Amino acid sequence: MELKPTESELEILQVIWKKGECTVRDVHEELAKNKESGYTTTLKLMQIMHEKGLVERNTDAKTHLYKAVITRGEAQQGALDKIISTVFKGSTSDLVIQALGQHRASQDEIDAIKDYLKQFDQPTK
Amino acid sequence: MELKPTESELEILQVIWKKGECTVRDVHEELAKNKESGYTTTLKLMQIMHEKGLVERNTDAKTHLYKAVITRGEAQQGALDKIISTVFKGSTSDLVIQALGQHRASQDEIDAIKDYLKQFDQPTK
DNA sequence: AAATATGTACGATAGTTTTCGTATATGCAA
DNA sequence: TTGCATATACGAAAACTATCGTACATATTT
Repeated sequence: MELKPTESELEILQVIWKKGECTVRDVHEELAKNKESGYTTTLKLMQIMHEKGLVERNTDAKTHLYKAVITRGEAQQGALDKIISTVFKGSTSDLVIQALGQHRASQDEIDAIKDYLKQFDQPTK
Repeated sequence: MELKPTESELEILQVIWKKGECTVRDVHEELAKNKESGYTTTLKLMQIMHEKGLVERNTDAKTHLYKAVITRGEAQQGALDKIISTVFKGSTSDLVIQALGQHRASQDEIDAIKDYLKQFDQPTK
């Protein structure tokens, strides 16, 4: 039951997370902005995602409505777990520092992180 | 020319990054500690990695010596770029906070990150 | 020298993912 | 009602990944 989405499935999940409940056409048109592929390809992928339990769908109407079963947070966690173990030698701080170094976080982002870190301050301070 | 390593290729790269220049046997014995698979499987994968340009090799001697073409840092960056764009909506701080929240960084790791962040402090403070 | 160990090369297979063509049903407009 | 647009279902091909068997060359040991 612990299934991680493939690359293409993640692209589809992104659209669903952003828009909420979606038809196949909704998803396909969004994807078509960035890549070339047929409508039935998207349809088939979403059907497979349904078989895998990654999405639910409402088939009351002729045009089915899909929504995500796994949350973005779960997918984020899975993606992090994987790369921390495969390329960051298990070190979370290596990942954080690399992320901050190369991705040029904005000042707002850095402030958000600093705020977050405050909770780890020693109460004795 | 922008090729990202597969899962198995990353396992092999990890060994090479750790040990430096490696023979197929070096890599295979390291992998064998954690997983079961044949020697020729590792050999084949490393040959494919050579075709892809992920590793270089010295074939002067009978036993070839392989070394990584991409650095660990480049692989880390590639992995980060990918998940930041696919599951973190492009937000580095979302990634950092999620990483710190769920992975329970140790106090040392948190201190390392705080030190790192100091460089972003306003000089006017 | 013969047997054994160790190395590369490479084809074949199985599994997974991605892609699409075609069949078929249904709503809608002329 | 006839025809077109749009929908799902599904089989099958293409591409990629991972695994291994086998062939063959070259050292090393007895």
